[in-house]
Amino acid sequence: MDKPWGEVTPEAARKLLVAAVEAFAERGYHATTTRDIAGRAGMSPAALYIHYKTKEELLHRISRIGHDKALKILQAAAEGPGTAAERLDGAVRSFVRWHAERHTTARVVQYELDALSEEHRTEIVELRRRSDAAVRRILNDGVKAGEFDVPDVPGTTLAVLSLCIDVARWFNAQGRRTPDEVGELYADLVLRMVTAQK
Amino acid sequence: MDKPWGEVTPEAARKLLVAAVEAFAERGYHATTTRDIAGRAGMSPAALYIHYKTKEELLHRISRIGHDKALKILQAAAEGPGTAAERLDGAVRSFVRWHAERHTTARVVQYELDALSEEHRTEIVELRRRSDAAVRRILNDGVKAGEFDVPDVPGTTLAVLSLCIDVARWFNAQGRRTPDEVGELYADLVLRMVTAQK
DNA sequence: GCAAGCTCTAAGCGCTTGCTCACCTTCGGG
DNA sequence: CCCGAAGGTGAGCAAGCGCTTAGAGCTTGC
Repeated sequence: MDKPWGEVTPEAARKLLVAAVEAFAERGYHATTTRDIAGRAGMSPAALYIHYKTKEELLHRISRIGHDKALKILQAAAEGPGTAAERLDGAVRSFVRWHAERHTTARVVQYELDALSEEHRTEIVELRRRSDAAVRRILNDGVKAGEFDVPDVPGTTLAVLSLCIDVARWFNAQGRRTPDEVGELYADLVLRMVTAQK
Repeated sequence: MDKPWGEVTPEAARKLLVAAVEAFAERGYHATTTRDIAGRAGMSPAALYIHYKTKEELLHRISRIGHDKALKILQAAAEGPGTAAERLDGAVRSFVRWHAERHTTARVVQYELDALSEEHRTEIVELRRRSDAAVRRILNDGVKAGEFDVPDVPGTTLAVLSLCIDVARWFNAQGRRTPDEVGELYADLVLRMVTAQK
């Protein structure tokens, strides 16, 4: 199954959250009103506050679930079988595909961090640190095995993640490329970045 | 000279614009109030409306000037002397350096497009199209000259620009790397992406 | 030496915001 | 058949929003 927001119950809370993701992605957190969210979910503005204490809690739930998913994708690739090159290919391919396919969610997850409360942001930043660690581990493995030539592992880790994340900003579902095609292109480009020359 | 916002006069209008850049970068366009902008500039809220018709006009001025600068950087590199590899190195190096050094401005320029009016956004999108064309030209030249191996020129152009632009999101002036160091790292990574293997 | 014009402020208007509250409905268990 | 809990609504509050207006102060041209 793996239905996008299946873990959110009851049904009304899920509908509100899906509506919030759409609204936040389209107009940004601060430009979205609680009336807009409730309206998209077919409910009155007051209904929102039965399931969520504040508008910020809604953003936090979205951000938390999204970052959990992103981290799982990268960790699965990092801990999987195969050479470092194969694992890096898989990591980039699946991470990019997620950012393209679910670009609505990803946009909220990646670009609305600043709207979180201090406490919630700290929690999310820790998840991002672990995503960074997963990619760095693959690069380090590849260098150790002599597969990769990477003079600056932390910097290259940052660049790889940055490249993938920015897909959420520009990807357009009506555009020319499918998520799979972008994933393939990006996996190829990233492998070239880390592979020994000549 | 090349003082950042030297083209904006009179002085009061410049001070308001600089204050707006800071505020928009920190909190986002929609979360920034006209009172906050005026306060940072040491003026009353009403003073803003002597120099700008609306808050959106302020954003448009910022976005326009910033995109002009970004386009100039890329066009200068594309039309400069040297091999395609040298020009691409220069383009990435200077474009990344600008996004790092002026990350406050770049953040507004790159991430607040959606807050512009339909008309203003159309104007800005055209400037971005020309930035894309400048990079694509370098890649095409390199392929024609046999310097580069790039199976998908439009896709790789997109990836290169995307990588550079995302610097504005993560770059931290208090961080470990200087703008020059990031520029050098990124120029190296991008050259690896386009250079023939083996 | 003073009218004209520009810059700026204090006050505030009309509206929207996030959120609350009194009340209504639905429904399973004794 | 009634009861209390849970999920929902319409109306509306206090605060904050973008922006306007009346008028004060300073500079300038003749």
